[in-house]
Amino acid sequence: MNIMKEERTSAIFTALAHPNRVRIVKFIGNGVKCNCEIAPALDLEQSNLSRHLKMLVQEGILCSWKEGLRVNYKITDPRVFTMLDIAGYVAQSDSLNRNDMQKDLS
Amino acid sequence: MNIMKEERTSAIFTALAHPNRVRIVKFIGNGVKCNCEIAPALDLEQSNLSRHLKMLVQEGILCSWKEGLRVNYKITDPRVFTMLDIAGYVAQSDSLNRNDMQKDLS
DNA sequence: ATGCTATATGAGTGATTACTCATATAGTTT
DNA sequence: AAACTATATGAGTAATCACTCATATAGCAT
Repeated sequence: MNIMKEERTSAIFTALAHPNRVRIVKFIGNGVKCNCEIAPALDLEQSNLSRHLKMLVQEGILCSWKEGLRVNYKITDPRVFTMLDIAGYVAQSDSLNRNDMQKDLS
Repeated sequence: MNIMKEERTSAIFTALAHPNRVRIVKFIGNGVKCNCEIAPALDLEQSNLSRHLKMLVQEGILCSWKEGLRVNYKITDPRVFTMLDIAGYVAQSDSLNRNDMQKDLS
């Protein structure tokens, strides 16, 4: 029961656990974008982008609605940007503290 | 070049993209815990937990140090809790309904 | 109706993941 | 030294993922 809460929480992180999905969220920003605007801007193949967007919608990061032929997307909760900011900060300070010499010597 | 930034950012989310790793981070909280304390508390097999912890350390979520036989872990940056809080909130409001689909103002 | 555009999805593939068991390593105690 | 404890890791497996190609669906436009 409480473990289900962590499953839902980790699913949010899973939704953001791909560089292209991070790029998509950043590209949409505070605006509204459709698939056909995102694909060329981020150089993503149509069906691939469609699946990334589906995942982000399913996890509630994005919401979407049809408008003629297009499907528009916007950020559901702007606090995702706070998550992105913190993750970016942690990632940066981590790469500063890391020394790459621990890698392979095989 | 900038895509590498998103790769590092998404790697942070990947580190949190598993319910057991979320549980681990929450269990450590603001304290200090070792493998042998976490394993029974969260009912995780030793080698499995060891790998989860390794991942969290590699991504900079946790830092660790040896103390005798044990390896202690603590949270590197308390802002991960902010990420957990936001993810938990987004997960919850998502599991409720997405009733209000507002039209665009593009 | 036909054709065109935007998006979704089935199927296949190669890569990665989480897990377990067995074993290895490191530090402690006697 | 041997015995014991805590952690790490190699190997194997089943499941999931990201991607692409081809096709399907949906909504325009003519």
